[in-house]
Order: sequence, then structure tokens, then C-alpha cells
Amino acid sequence: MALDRKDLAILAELTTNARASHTELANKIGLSSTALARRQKALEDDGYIQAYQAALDLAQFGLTTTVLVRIALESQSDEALKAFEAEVTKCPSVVRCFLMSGTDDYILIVLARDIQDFERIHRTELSRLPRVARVQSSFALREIVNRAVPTVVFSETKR
Amino acid sequence: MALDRKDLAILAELTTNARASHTELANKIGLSSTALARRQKALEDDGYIQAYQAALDLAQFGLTTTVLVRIALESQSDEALKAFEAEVTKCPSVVRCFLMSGTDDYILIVLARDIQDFERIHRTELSRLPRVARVQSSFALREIVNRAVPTVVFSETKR
DNA sequence: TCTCCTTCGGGACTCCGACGCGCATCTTGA
DNA sequence: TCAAGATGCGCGTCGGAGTCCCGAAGGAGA
Repeated sequence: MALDRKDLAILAELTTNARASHTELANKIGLSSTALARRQKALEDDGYIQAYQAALDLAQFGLTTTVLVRIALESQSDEALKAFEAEVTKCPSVVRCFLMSGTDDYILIVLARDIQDFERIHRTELSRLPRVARVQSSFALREIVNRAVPTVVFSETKR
Repeated sequence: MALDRKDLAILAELTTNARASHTELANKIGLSSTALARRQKALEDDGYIQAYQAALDLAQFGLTTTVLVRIALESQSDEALKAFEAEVTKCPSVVRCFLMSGTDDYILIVLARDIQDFERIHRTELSRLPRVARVQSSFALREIVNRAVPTVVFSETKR
């Protein structure tokens, strides 16, 4: 299935206003509400839209500190990876975890209230992860870009 | 303002179903639709809920490759930082960018279709960034955790 | 202990708009 | 040129959202 620019406009708008009504969206895009409803349903059915979710302001919860954590394991055996991954999924402060190529095995993104809080997380969550050989943390001083969707998705000029 | 566990339940649910109606949510939480509407509006007004947004399945758009890019600048002068940041914001394939402590100045998360596509991005987007001294890329082989909100937010037991 | 007051929840009601359907029309692509 | 698919309009139904009011619970003060 190919998306034309109206589909992309719908996606772009829903990325901002997930609760927009059909009529509201239709006016912005330049379609009737009927046509828009059909397109939106198709986008959902075809899996382009995974879910509609509320974006929370994490700063309101005091989570203002982002930490990048590099982790190397003692062993790269399948069993070690599985054990590590099963546990890291349970860490409540971890929001992203990637298995990486290169020297570092895993990279985690951790959210903390402040540096002291990260010390607690390091102690209670990270240091308890199995098979870890080395943990190296870097603090984010500022966030310059934070997008859920790269803008390149909306700029593909088809039709 | 303090949130009780019903507020957290509302937030947790809206994080999954941003389009749930008041009655639908009220039934899940165990509230009347009136009480729920009041709470939800308060959460929006107080800024806990920033927006409602559609989550796109980026794999459907062919963006299956995540790359972590470390960038060091030639100089850490205020002018160099500003110039770099102004340009990196325009890069359409960059979804995250952090100013970091430590040896690396910036860390970027870039989404690409595949490795060949990343080569193109490297050439057309990254290498054109100003004042860059060194670029180092690591590929994510697999994504183990990807959460918009750390689970710790919903587990704070108050009231 | 009693009472007042504030706060929160719940029920009933109304109104408005969203949603979905059918059909005629138009556009697009083969 | 023709056919298939997409569009737009009109319509009716349904459900959501918002308002008002009342009652219950909890806290403060005398």
C-alpha cells in the first residue's frame, strides 16, 4: 500500500492531535469527513498507526535528568544476553535499551530525578543486573531534539 | 498538587488508550464518568498530560535501523554549540539529540532504512553539520526496551 | 462531641456533534 | 474509452461531553 500526501498529512496531524475528530481533521486536510474517516481507518488497519497515547510531561514528575548508560557484559554468550535482557526489562527507570554493535554491549537510557536519584537507581536497579562487567554513565546536560517521528517520514513526496 | 493512585491509573490508561471516552475510562478505573472527567481535565490543566499523539509504526515506513551517533566539536565555544544545534534541529533523520557531559559533546539517535541509507544520511545530513571534529557511529542490533514513560512513574504509592 | 465547611463522588438530564451508511458523482489509471 | 475506486453530500442514530444538584466523607474549630 502506498501513501499519498494526504495520508501523510493525516499522520502528521494525528501525531500532534490524536483526539482530533473526523470533521476537524477533514477541514485541515481538505477532505470530507467521510473520506477522512475511511483513510484513517485504513491507516489503523494497515498498522501505520500503532496506538493513540497520551504524552506525559515527565518534568512534572520530577524526572529531569537523562542518563546514557553503557554496559559491557562478562560474556557475550546467548545465555548471558538473555539473562541480562530479562532483567533490564524490569528496571522501572529504564526507558530505552539497545543491544549495540561495537565495544559496548548495551546502551540504556535512564530517567532520574537528579544525580542523587541516579545514584540510587545505579545501586538498586543497574548494579543488580546479571553478568555485567562494566557500567559507564554519561549525563545529558540538555536535550536539543526530541521527536517521536523523524520528519523525513512526512516529507516523502509521493503522488 | 499530589496525585493519588486513581490519577496514576488514569495516566497509565491514557498512555495506552488516548482516545478512550470518559465512560470507558471511568469503568476501568472505578469512578463515575463525572468524577473521571474532572480528574482528567485537572491532569491536563496542571500539565501532567502534555498532548495526545498517535504512535506510528516506524517499521512500516521502512525505518528499521537505529544508529547512535557520537559527535565531538572542534570547539566548545558558545557560538559553536549554537551553530551546531541550530543545524542539527533541521536534520530530518535525527529523532533525539543530547548535549552530553564527558568526552563526547553530543549524542544523536538517528533512524535509517538500512545501513546503506545511513551512509546517505551520514553524507547528506551529518557531515554537513558545522564545527564537527569527529563523528562515531554505532548500530543498534536490537531494541530490548522502548517505553515512552518509565514505569516508575505509575508505581509511586501515594494515598 | 457537635457542627460547620470544604472537597470529592455520583446520578440525571440535555444538547450537540461524531460516526457510519447509502447513493450519486467524479477522478484515476489501465 | 471504460471500469474500479475514491469522493462528497445528506441523513439518521447513537453516544459523548458538560452541567447541575445532591449526598457522603473528612477535617477544623469551638
